[in-house]
Amino acid sequence: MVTKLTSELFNFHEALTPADDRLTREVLERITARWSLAVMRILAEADGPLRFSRVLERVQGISQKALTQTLRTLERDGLITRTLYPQVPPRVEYELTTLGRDLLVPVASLWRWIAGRLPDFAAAQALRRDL
Amino acid sequence: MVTKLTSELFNFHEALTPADDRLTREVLERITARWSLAVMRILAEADGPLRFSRVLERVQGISQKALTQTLRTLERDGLITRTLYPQVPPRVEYELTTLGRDLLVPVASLWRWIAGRLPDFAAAQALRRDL
DNA sequence: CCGAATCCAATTGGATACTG
DNA sequence: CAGTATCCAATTGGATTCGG
Repeated sequence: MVTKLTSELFNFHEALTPADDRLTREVLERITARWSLAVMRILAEADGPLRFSRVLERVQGISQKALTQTLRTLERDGLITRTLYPQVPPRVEYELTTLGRDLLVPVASLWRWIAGRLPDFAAAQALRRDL
Repeated sequence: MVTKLTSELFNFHEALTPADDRLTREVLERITARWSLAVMRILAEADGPLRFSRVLERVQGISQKALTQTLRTLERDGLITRTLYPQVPPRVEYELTTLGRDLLVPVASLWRWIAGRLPDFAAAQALRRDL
């Protein structure tokens, strides 16, 4: 019965307060924002702290401004840490937190699911190229 | 070994062509855009076709313009269908496709995961309210 | 080296008015 | 009813410059 399946999917949602619901949505949006996942993937693959300029090099296409903004947001959400070494010139290192690493598991699942259904998405778009 | 775990998460990614990689990212972004999930949830819960105005009523806070745009995008991606009944006044009905319903499964998992770790996110934000 | 500040172009979003 | 069109305010994003 499709009805029950789809509505049960979001049952957990009703247990949330409006404030919690909003926070959940906000986190979901920030996680999936333009550069968040790309930056988190670089940090995950690095398996250790990375300097600002290393991240900038490895995230292809990102601007300095966008990287700064992305790192700030990820830090606010507790997904990465920022460590400043007050030297001259200064050194700043970023690293995934446990929360950040844990998050990549369900995110990768969704990503993988989309990649697996790519023919469906490509076909849908091809059919409606005139819209 | 954390290294292997995190890097394996995205192994599938390397099998994608650059074009497929881009399409995957695009779909992921559109799915998680401001109103997409809210609209899909309404359609999922309706368990049947819904008229434009019914969706507009039930998605709290959405503007008519934003709803139109969201529905168009979901249709292009093959996640919903749009059926026009050329009456006067016209009637238009929207409904989830199988692809759309399937998608809600991994999406709900991610959503649920975030909701489950909400204390972590709230704590992180509280600590850094000064940033 | 890291990033804040500034300037400017482009995109987005709401509100309103109008049409088949 | 279900949009499209238009106007306008606000946000976003790149490029560049400057500073600790």
